[in-house]
Amino acid sequence: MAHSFTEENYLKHIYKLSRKSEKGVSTNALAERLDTKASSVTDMIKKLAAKKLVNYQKYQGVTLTKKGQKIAVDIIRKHRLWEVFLVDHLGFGWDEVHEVAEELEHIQSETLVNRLDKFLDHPKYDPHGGPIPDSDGNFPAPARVKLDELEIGKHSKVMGITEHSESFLDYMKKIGLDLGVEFKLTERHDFDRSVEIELKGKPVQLSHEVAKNIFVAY
Amino acid sequence: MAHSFTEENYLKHIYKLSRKSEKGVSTNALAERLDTKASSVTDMIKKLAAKKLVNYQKYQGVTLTKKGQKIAVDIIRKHRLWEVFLVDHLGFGWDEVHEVAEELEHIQSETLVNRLDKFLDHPKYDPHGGPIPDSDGNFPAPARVKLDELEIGKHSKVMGITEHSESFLDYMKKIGLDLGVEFKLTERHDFDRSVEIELKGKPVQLSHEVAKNIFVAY
DNA sequence: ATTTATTTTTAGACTTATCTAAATTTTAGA
DNA sequence: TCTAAAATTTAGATAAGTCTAAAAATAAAT
Repeated sequence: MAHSFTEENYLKHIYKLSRKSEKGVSTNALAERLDTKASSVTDMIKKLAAKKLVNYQKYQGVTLTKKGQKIAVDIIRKHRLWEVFLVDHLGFGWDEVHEVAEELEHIQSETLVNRLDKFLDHPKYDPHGGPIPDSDGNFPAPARVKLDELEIGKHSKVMGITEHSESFLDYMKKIGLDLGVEFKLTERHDFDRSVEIELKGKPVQLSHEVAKNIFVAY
Repeated sequence: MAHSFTEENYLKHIYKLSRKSEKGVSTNALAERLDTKASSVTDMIKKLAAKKLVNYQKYQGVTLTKKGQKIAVDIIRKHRLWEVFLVDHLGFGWDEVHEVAEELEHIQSETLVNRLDKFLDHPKYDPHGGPIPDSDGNFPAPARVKLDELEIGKHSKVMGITEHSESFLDYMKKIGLDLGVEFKLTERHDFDRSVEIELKGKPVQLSHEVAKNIFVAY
């Protein structure tokens, strides 16, 4: 009934990658994400397929089955609830909780998750703005939009990011784009889709690459 | 620098067993405690010895080195802090937290433990009455005594147990010896060292085997 | 003190998850 | 379409932790 730490990680990342690409997740994409080799991925995928957690046909990539999806969403739920706990109750910064949550998300106890959820007062978003699914696996509708889709002139607020690399978090911190920070979208340049925002009175230039990874209140 | 889940469990149980026996811990005792085979224990002990975490000579049992002891105490600290969290903040019963804490104790983050400790307001005892070491590994002096050592006629209070098996916990629950319950020691029978206590007005017989596993306030 | 029983260790094998290198399939290019 | 490049899979090997069965050492018992 219980799955290994490794299996759970594969399922979680297959889930996240299939959100982005619509198609089956490729072996190489998974290998890169999991920082492992393509051959290892093939092996594990076969194992997961044997357990009916993924759909798999040679050379065609993988998708999650209902069962696999349930597990993946459950892991994400746990990850995000723990992040809320770490930030709201233990005083961690929103940019320093990811690693610890990567460990906590694998703790096996449905009772624990549900009591944690209750203790936290059923939060809908994690400290990065990521939506937290309920115990049935349903995500809350996000009242948010990506910064590159916001209308010119709008006042808004940073609600989350979709890129969690160290370097991106550092960059965000450096330019002062902390979670919850308010700003105004002043300009959009069509030629490179970069945008300009007014942050604490000062103009800041953001490339489209950056803007599309930032969720803002709508 | 980090040690595996399995290594940590071995170290923890070597620590606990050596508290009881004074001598080096035997291979068989460890095997029984860890629910594994003696041959597996020998293998792992060699591995731990190679890492200088235990002192080991063939056929002579194991003891922890300073390094090994530090790790073991750290695990115990984490285990007990998490138990306090589960009981005091998530509403778990003191008899249903052990298993989950067995998982949580292996989460790797010094920052996390110390912030948890602070959040819990630096508790000295866990919900079973077990003393919680501080971050330097020092245990608080327990103001407690085993029930089989208490004087006749004394009023006291259940503060903890040293046996955590399912069956023992069930037995405790059944006879109403919950944590914090008050009672009076009425008699001790020298022939079998059993004791009689007065619990909520009723007399209850306890074998020495049971009495010696119960910590009471002194 | 010598045999018997118990404990502990060794030897060899198995499982999980990984790797490298080679083989195969798919995709893309000319 | 045929070939080259890229992606994927297979084959064989490795490391961690475990097991069974057999050998060796210690402890117990007559």
